[in-house]
Amino acid sequence: MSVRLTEGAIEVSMALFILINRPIKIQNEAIQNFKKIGGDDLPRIRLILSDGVHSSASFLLATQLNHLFDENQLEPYCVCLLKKVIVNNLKDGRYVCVPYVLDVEVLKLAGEIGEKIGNPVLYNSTPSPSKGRGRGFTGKSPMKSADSSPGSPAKVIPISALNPYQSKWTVRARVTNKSKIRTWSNSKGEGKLFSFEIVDQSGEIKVTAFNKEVDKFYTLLEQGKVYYISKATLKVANKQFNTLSHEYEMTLHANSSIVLCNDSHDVPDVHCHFVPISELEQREKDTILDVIGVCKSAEEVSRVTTKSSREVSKRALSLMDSSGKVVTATLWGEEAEKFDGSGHPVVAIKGARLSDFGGRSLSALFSSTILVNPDIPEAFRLRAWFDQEGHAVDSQSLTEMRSMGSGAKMNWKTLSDVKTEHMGHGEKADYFSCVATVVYIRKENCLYPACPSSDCNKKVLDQHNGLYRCEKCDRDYPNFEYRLLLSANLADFGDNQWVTCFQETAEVLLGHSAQRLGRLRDTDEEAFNQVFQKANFTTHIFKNRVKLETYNDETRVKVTVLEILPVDHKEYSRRLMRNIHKMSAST
DNA sequence: CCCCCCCC
Repeated sequence: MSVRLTEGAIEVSMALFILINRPIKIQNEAIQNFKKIGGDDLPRIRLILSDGVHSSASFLLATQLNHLFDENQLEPYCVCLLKKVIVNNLKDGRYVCVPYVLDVEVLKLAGEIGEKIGNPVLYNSTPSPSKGRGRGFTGKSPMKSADSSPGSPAKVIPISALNPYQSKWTVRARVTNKSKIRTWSNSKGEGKLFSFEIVDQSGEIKVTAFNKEVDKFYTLLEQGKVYYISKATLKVANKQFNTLSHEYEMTLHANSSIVLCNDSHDVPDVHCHFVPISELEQREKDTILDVIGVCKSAEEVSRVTTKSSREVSKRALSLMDSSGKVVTATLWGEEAEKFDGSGHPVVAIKGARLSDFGGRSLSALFSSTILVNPDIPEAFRLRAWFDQEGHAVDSQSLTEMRSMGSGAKMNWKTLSDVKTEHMGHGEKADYFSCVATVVYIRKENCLYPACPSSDCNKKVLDQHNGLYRCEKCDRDYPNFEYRLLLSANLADFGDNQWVTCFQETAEVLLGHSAQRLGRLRDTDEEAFNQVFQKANFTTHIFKNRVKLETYNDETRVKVTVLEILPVDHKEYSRRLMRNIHKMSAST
């Protein structure tokens, strides 16, 4: 054995290798994958080479060198100098990195060496980002790997190491997020399925079971328990629907094995990659991500009707993390109904969808996991932060509920459009924006004494004993707060419309707080009147909600002002000109 | 082999 091979050289050219097995001739359909290189239908010769340290069965011989094979020069244990090797990523349903031998010289014939050199192990390069799903070399190893001996159980590997190119493996993992059984029916057929996720120390992966496997495994698998899972199919994860970090996903088949593991203390419950709330603005819309925050506030649960006329419960939460940023996250269905936001719980949402509604907001999906006060370090840290300082932080929300910011999302209408288009006559309210001038504001009854408890706003009754009664709260209070409920008449160039402004919009319109106006009315009538005079004939952008309302058997359109914004005069002029053109065209 | 993911 006088030859010294080029050890560790599998990824370079001009290197010495030993052929350690008979070359394999690839014919017929298998060639299809390699056509790109040669552009012909000649057989391809696959070489099983070793550099003394590693072996690989994925070298292909350029077809112009096929004669070396035909002439029996490439016999086991011949030593080859690879003079020129190129590496192509070939698409054969997956990406595989295949060194293609363009020039080779047989330095020592098989008979001169006669045995393997060194003790090479199968070369298995890690994927590189530039090569997509490339996994380095593939093919049957001449070396027996530890997991391939017949009869012995396949060894437990980490979930992160799962890939489609190995068949014998077992993972030991905890079941999370087990779905209900769903059925489908489409042009390709029908069936049923359920899916779940499994997690171990290394990572997580989605698993799906169809039809017979549903019957076999659905009741066996319990959420939270740990199982040995083996003999399932791995395929590239569809990131459009798969929220997990794993590159692949698993499908159970007839031979799949799932066995309960009782000793499971070392297997984690969950695997999250939390994105700080402050980073959500930089993330792309529709990304599915994990988020954790303290629930600063939560809406009451409400029922909404979807576009497909299904009714569903919804509840929006305001989540804040230690960046001081807040985002609105919406829960649906059962999750919305059972959520309890009292005591500012820490809420983690695994697999929430990032939406651009109101800037940035989040929505839970069917596949999301909602964790309330989870037993994870991130949650403990947030709890401590919120209790010590976070509760007092002047937080900033990424979800702007009040303003669309730009004109792009405005549903611009003139006041006559609102009537001619019968806006608000449908099942649901309509929303529109207009530029209009205030031509009248009713002073009478614009202020009322309201319940001082937060978010009640109901009118209180003066008990004339220093107490004010709120029927809604069923309580007497020693004080009240003034609130505004303003009727105003708006006009644009073609029409006019009565609208209602509640507290916030009325304060904007009048330029004073309800409290101050209440005091003014009680103490300085002249100043109070001036406020209304000043507001009259001012022009603004009004964002409105319009809906039919029945009051005393009379049905009429009610327009509620949701927001008042200053007029961009350039934009206003443009719109005015457009409307004038429209008017003159229609007459 | 599914892939529904909702509302303003």
